[in-house]
Amino acid sequence: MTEKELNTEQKILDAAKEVFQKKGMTGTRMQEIADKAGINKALLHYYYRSKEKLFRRVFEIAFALFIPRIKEMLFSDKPILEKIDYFVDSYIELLQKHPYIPGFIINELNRNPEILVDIVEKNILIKQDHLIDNLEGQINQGIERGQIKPVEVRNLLINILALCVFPVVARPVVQGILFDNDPEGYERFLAQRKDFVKEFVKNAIKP
Amino acid sequence: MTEKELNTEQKILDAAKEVFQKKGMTGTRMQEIADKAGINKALLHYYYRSKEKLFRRVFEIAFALFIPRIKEMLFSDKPILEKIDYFVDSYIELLQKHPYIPGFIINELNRNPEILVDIVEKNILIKQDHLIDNLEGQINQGIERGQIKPVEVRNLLINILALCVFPVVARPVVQGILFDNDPEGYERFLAQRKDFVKEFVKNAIKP
DNA sequence: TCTATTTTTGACCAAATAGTTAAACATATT
DNA sequence: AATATGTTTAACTATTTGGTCAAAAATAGA
Repeated sequence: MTEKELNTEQKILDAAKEVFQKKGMTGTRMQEIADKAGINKALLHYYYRSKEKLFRRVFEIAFALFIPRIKEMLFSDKPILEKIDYFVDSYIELLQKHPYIPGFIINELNRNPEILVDIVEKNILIKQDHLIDNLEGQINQGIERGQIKPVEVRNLLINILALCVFPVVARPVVQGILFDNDPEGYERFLAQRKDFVKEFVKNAIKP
Repeated sequence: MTEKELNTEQKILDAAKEVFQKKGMTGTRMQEIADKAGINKALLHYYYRSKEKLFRRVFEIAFALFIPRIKEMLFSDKPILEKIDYFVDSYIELLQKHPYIPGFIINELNRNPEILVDIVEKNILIKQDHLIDNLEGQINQGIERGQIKPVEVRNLLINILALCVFPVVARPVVQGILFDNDPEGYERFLAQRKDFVKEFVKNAIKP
C-alpha cells in the first residue's frame, strides 16, 4: 500500500542519508543502511536499484538543502549590507542544523566532479548564465552610494561562504588543536561566531 | 641494498600519497597503489605491513607539511599586521602546491577523529597548552597601540585560515557554479586572491 | 665461487560486498 | 473466499579486496 510503501522508502532514505553523509560513498556499506533502516538488504534494491542510485538521491537532496539561501543571496533585492547580515545568520543556522552535509558535498565532488554537472543540468536556478549579475548590481550601487568600498563580487561571496562553512567543515582539526577537543567549548564558540562574522565582513568592506 | 630499498620504499610512498590523497582511505585500493608504483602488491605489505599503516604514514606526512606555517603564525614575533601578510602569502602558496591535502585531511579526520589524537601525541608543538598565548599577546599589543580593533584570537585565526583554505577545498563546487567550470579562469582567480584576502582581513580589523 | 641474506613475485586465501532470485507474506479487489 | 498485486525475506552468487606464503631472483659477504 502507498502508506506503507512511503514509510519504508522513507526509512531507507533516512538511513542512507545518515550513513552516506557520515562515511561517504566509498566508506558506506549497503548492509549498514539496511540495518539502520531495520529491513532486509534486498529491499534496498527493490526501492532504489543500486548503491549509486541511492547515493545520488541522497546527494541531490543534501545539495538542494543549501540552494535556497544562496539563491536569496543572489536574487533578493535587499540592500547589500542588510543582505550580508541576513545571509550569514540564516546560513550559519542551517549549517548548525546539518553539520555533516557541507563536508559530504565537498568530499564527494572532489572524488567525482561529474556529479555536479548532472545536478546543474537538472537545476535551472544554477544553470542560468549571469548568476551574479543582480548581486553585482547591488554591490555597485552600494559602492556608488559610498556605503561600501569597491569590491569584486565573487571574492566577496566566496569570503562570506568561507567564513560560514569552514568552522563546520574543519571542525575536527580546529576543535582538536585550538579547543583541546572540547565539544561543548566548540559549540559555544560556534554560537558566538555569527555576530563576529557579520561584523568582520562589514568592516572589511566599509569605505 | 639500501640504495634500492629506499628507492622502492619511496616509490611506494609517492604512489600511496597520490592515490590516498585523491580517493581517501576507503576509496583507495592497494592494487592501484602497487600499479602506480610499478611493483607487485605483495611488496606493499613487505615494506608497510597493512593498508592502515601505509595510510597513517601518508596522513602524517601530509599533516606535517602544514604545521610549520601555523607554527610561525603562532610563535614568531613579527608585529601582527606584518604577520598576517606573511602568513596569507605563504599559506596560499603552500595550498597551491598541495591542493589535495587540505580536503584529504578534513575528510579523513571527519571519518575518524581519533587519528588527530595520535598525531598530537607525537607532535610536541601542538601538544602544549597555551598554544595561542603568544599570538594573543601580539594582538593585544596591536590593540593597545591602536593599530587594530579589539578582536578575539581564535576567531581571527580561524577566519584567516578559512579565507585561505576554503577556495581550494571547495574548488569543485565554486568553480562549477561561479566559474562555469573553467579551470584556467579559476586558476587566475586564485592567483589574484592573495592580495584580496590580505586587504580584506586587515580592513576587517582596522580600528 | 659458494653461501647467506634481502628483495620481488605469482599464486593463493578468506572475508567482505553489491547485487539477484525464488519463494513467503501481506494487502487490496472482486 | 478467491485471486491478483505488491512487499519482504532468506539464501545465494560473482566479484573485489586486503593480506599471506613459498619460491624465485637479486645482492652481499666469505
